[in-house]
Amino acid sequence: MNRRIARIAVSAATFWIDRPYSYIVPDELRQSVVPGVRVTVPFSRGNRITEGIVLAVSDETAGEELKSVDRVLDSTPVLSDEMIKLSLWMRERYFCTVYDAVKAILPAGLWYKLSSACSIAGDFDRESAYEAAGRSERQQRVLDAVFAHGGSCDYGDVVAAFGGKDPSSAVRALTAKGVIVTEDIGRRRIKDKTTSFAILNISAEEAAGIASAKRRTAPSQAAVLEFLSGFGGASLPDIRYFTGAGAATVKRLAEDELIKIEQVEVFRRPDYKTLEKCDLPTLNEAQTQAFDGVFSLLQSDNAGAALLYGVTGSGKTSVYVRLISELLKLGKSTIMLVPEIALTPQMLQTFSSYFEDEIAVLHSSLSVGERYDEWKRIKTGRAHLVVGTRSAVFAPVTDLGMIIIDEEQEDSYKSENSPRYHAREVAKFRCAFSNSLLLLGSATPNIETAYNARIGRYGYFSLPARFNEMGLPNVMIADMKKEYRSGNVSDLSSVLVRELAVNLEHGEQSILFLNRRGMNKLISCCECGFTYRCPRCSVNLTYHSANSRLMCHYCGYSQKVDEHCPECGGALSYVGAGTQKIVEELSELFPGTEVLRMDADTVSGAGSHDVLLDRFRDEKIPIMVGTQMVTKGLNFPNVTLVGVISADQALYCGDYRASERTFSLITQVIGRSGRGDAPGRAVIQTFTPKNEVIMQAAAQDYESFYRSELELRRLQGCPPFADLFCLTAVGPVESDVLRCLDAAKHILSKRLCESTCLRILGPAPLPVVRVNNRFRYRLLVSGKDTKEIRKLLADIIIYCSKSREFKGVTLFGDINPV
DNA sequence: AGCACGCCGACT
DNA sequence: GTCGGCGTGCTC
Repeated sequence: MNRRIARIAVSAATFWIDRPYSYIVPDELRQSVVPGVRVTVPFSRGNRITEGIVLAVSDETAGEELKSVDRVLDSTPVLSDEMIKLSLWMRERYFCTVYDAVKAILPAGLWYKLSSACSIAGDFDRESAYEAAGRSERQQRVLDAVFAHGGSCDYGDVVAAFGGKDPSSAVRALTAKGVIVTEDIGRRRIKDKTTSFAILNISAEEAAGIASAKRRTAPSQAAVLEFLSGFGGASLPDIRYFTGAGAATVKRLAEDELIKIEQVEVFRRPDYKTLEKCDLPTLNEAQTQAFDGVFSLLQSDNAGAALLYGVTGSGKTSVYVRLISELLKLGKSTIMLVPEIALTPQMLQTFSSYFEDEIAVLHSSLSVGERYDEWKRIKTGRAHLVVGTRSAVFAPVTDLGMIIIDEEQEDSYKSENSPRYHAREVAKFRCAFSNSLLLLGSATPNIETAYNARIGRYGYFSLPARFNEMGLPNVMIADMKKEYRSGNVSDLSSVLVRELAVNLEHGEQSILFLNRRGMNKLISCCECGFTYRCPRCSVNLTYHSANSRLMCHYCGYSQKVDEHCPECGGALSYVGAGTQKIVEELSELFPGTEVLRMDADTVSGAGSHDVLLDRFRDEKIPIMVGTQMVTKGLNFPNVTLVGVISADQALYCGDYRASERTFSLITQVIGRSGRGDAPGRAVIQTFTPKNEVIMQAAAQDYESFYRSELELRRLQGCPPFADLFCLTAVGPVESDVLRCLDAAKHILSKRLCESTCLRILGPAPLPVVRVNNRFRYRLLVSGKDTKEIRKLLADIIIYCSKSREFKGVTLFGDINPV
């Protein structure tokens, strides 16, 4: 007897039991169970209904007993063959389950919410139900909950009524008695949006004829018919808008069978500023050379990857535009990734002026519906250019030709939650699969990328830096240690203050950059130095002006501020860390001068970022103080001075990529200065003026930075010479967490002794050891990324998760963490 | 992780 | 005796 078997990855599986499970495909589902569709299947001893995705189907002659597929959730595959392979690859590389990967790949609008509904069986009334429950308190409580919701409710409501206790055994008992029935339902939050569309049921000529006949008797009907005879069809809102006809008119025409009303799918489109369609940009000599080089790679059988090296303003975008346009002519699609869409609205505008409706935009501030609809436009081949952030790398384009990653060194391309994928790696996989080109653009490439370009593994093209024509900004380094010794305890060096004064006098603008993230205020006691600590995490609480409470960044704990110090009763003061403190210092130094602050506090909603920047430009506000966000892709001709308040901040945090990040950041900041015709100046404040990275960044010397950093990486066994694997253990008992990592280290060192290139560091605490009363430590393993080492790490994660010795400790794996 | 099965104490 | 508590082991 032949039977059809589906291999299915289920969502209920955890990492250590995640494998393709075989299910029988019932005959009536043979047509619909194909690779890439989602299904529901019974799983585990309780046959709990769980979601899964079909990886493959095959026919077998009998065999062991298997369960059957329950229902099919998709009418067409949501994952292509390529994406199925990608999710399997992600499981292996990022230590996640296949279904975790699938969830990262698919837009949230497509996810199903599975739940079971509990209702009282038809042949039971209130009295007989309670009678059947007998004396069991738990069963009575289940009935209480179900009846409280009118005889039928979600299983979740029952759980809620039990206040944390597990009601499953009571529910089962009642189900066995036939008192209640449970039904599994899958619901999608997002529906396909449709609109009513009217088309002529008769020829255009006929319609025009009837229209003129009806002009007297039924002018609205005539108007609609005339309108439709010109266009053939239109949506009802459009008809109403252009003819003024009401719903009754349309209904009447439909009843007379002069027109037909159909439901057609419409797409929720994100709105962004668009410009008129315009001609493609003309390329200068260097751009043409880069374009030709990349394009010849695109046409070769083995496209691979290429680096386009060029500072901001050197015209990388024009090269991208021409390449995309050539690919469109060949019927091929492009995915273009940017670090943060909100910071590059002008790039979207530019692209829309060239490619109009061919563009789909994907980023996190879209609504779930918009995201889902853009995804559908891409999948159905309506859009061939995708512009988006990290997750857009999963866009289901038809016939992929190229993936561009702009500013490829940015950390935002690495996902911070599981699966912790890096968009560059995923892009590399996709390009290799479809033989398309991965184009990486940057002014300060990631060391690995630069290395690959130098050794010829990647194509390498460069655009000359703009300072060939403009002159390098005049960079001054302020020694903050010296300032401190000579009595200046403020955040602003004398050099910076002097230069600011010069700019104010000349009516030119300045930008001050603070290299720090959390921009919130600390509260401390003036007398005893007391600060508020989070009771669950090893961090201080910070004051949030939005809700005027003390908050913890890590676990969300909040409390109100006391009037006096809870320790000694002394006065409490706000330590205005960050931008606000700088603003205060500036207003003391330059009274009456307007200062614009840009940080997490002042930039909250979508768009407020734009508003601030527009104000800065249009109102010519003399000084802007901001965090990371001021560094990205801005262009203000009147800015002739930039200051880096604390260049060291990112440098000494123990991360192997700290230098790289600092170099990139300083380079970008300096690039903000002097983009008009006035030459720029930059002041870099540091406590370590002799630091090589800072000097190299000040000189805008990527070449020598690359050489020294590469040497360091070679010595430390870091990328590109080896990969860093990270095992993070989290748990409520500190000693258990450490014991678990010690065991992991022991296994590793025993199993890895033969491969000499490996080093194990740790266990070491994470920068914040305790979060939500759970301790976090990690082990770093440096070694060449091979199947064997990944297998070994996966085995260790599985071993520690299963072993009751480390109960309560969770182990996570990550590769090249940021 | 869930969830069922199994074995043991408390109460009718 | 049965109900429900918690420990153990498996998931096509």
